[in-house]
Amino acid sequence: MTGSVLDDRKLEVLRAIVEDFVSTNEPVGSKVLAERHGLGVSPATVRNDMATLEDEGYITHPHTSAGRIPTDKGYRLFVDRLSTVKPLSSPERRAIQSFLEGAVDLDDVVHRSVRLLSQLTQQVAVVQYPSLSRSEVRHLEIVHLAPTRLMLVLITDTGRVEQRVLELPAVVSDDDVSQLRAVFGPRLHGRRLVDAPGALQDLPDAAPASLRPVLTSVLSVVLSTLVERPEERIAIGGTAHLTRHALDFPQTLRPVLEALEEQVVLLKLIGEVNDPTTVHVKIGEENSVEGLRSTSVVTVGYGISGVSTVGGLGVVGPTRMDYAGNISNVRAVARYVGDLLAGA
Amino acid sequence: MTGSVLDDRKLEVLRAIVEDFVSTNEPVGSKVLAERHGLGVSPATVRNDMATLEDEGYITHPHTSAGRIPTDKGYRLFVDRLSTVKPLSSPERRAIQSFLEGAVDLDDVVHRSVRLLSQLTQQVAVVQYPSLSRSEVRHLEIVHLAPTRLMLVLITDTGRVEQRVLELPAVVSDDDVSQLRAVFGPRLHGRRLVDAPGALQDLPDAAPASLRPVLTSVLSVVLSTLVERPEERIAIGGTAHLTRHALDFPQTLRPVLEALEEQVVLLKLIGEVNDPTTVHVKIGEENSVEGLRSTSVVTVGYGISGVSTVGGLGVVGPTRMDYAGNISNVRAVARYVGDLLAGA
DNA sequence: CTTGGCACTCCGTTGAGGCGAGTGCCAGGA
DNA sequence: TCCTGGCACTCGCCTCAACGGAGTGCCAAG
Repeated sequence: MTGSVLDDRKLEVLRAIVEDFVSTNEPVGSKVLAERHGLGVSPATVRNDMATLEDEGYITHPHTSAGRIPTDKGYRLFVDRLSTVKPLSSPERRAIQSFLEGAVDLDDVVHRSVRLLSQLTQQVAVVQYPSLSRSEVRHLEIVHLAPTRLMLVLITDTGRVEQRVLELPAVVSDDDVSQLRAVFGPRLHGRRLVDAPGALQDLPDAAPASLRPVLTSVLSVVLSTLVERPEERIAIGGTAHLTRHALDFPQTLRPVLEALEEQVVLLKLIGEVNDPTTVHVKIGEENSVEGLRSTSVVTVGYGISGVSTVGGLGVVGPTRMDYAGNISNVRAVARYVGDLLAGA
Repeated sequence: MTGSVLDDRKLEVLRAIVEDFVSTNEPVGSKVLAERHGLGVSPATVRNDMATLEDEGYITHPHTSAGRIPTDKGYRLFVDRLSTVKPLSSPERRAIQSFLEGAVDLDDVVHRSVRLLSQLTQQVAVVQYPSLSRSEVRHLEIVHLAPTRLMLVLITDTGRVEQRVLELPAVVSDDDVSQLRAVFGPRLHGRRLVDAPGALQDLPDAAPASLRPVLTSVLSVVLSTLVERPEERIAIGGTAHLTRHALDFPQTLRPVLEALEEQVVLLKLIGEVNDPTTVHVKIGEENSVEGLRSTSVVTVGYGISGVSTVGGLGVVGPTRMDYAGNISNVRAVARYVGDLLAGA
């Protein structure tokens, strides 16, 4: 249907409108459009096309005598069919590489990524830590802090380190703790946390009776706080960039900032990503989060060598954003982060 | 000198100006001042006092025919001599307690504190993680990840867990690693990290020759990345509150947001705190950080039962803030956090 | 289907005028 | 010496009207 109404030139007009508006932040009129974009037709013709585009809901105008601006639907069409992949410039590549390679631990990787991404895109950047449950266990250390107190330290192949302190019902000896280590270690090592329940199922039966109470305590902590309710973490940065686009936000950026402060919201944002190879773009009203209805969100999953997704990252900015550029940058950073974690 | 010029009533006028301006955000004139604050004198008298206060630099007016607003110097005097301690309301006390008591680990404590503080004060809240170097070592775990790769996991009494992966020049056995543990453990346990160099000084000599290469590697990592360059971490929240006070900021809140994104800046802010019992207030131009010249910063150190300071926390807001309230809240939260960490 | 022409709409700016809040100063009174 | 009422003055803010300009929609001709 749209195919019949929107011929090639009309699409070209839409593209020109989007590109112009993104770069100038001013409603674009028929005259400059016809002149600057080599469409080879007169302003009047462009006006006719614009009328059609407006009828179809791809563009609108703020007031009668202003130029046109894209609607969310217009941006959507642009992103899906009109924007061409923008290869990264070599300075950008180098920036990514040199920025990330100095990282010393996971926190560092994440924070550097956030910073990098927000600098490259000039937008707010969001990076999820590798999901605990989808990571593989590299080591589970059990530390004997006090007679009745243990600390579990879980280390994953993605570099996450998670600790839990637990109070025991009775005193345990160092020997008991050693045995615990011997029991848990081999069963968890190399397993993904989501698969842990199965691997640990037979534990209470297999262990000596004396160990059973403490083992049960530890087991329940592992299962309840690490497997069932794994702590998802997220880092965010570049919120100052929002003020640069202050004009793009209806009234204030308050709701946007508020939304961005909610871990839950951010996780939702990023969690909707499944496929590590595809970049997802949510435009304006498409966003399920109330406060972000005036923004667009570009996200992608990242994973070890592109096989499995362990986390996600992306940027948040005004709908009037450089989609092509942001998509490229987000994808590139995700790939580097994945590689980095794989090598760690 | 100021004592001679500023008699009690003038101080009272200043206090009234500050309180009125803080609550209404409008320059306050002599008329409403005389009426609403029970000064017992006429507007004309108040005007004379205001003229003096202005000569002395405590207040100013935006334009000729506007009311007066306090200057940084005026706020300073207010904070130092005029504001009365505002005891927390019992709902506030309860809020603090219930908000913090559910915390399960250090990250949780810090994040909850940030959130709590920003909600209580309606300002941007900043909370420093307990400083690594000023915490006591509770445990140093050495994990044998691979033949030539170790992970050090340092656990402090304040709940911080720091890990470092290190690559060894040669293969080590599990036995070697056990020995390492036995060597490091007792020397570090209960010591503050700043005192570590002394405690570890004799290590290379005391250890068996076979262990020496790996021991040196581990030692250098401990000393260089944990003791000399300890990672300071900081959490921040409530930036959305800045938009509420948008009018208070000269042009945009850009520079403020930018400053707040700089870890270094925040650390500087909070690091200037020494005394865990005194709340520090930096007003406007007093701030050494460029971008925060239009804000006031209220900080305090927190520590285990008030003895030693292990970190700091505070709020950042417009100079036009409720100093008394913020000071109370900051102090209260710091005390609770300190207690919480002591009990952990 | 495209194009030039043309009337029309409506936003944003600009400048004048009036209003009002607040001041500074002064002269009189306690 | 300090306080007070009175009064002229300043100056920012609001409103309103006029203007210019950008851009549109429509129409008739090519």
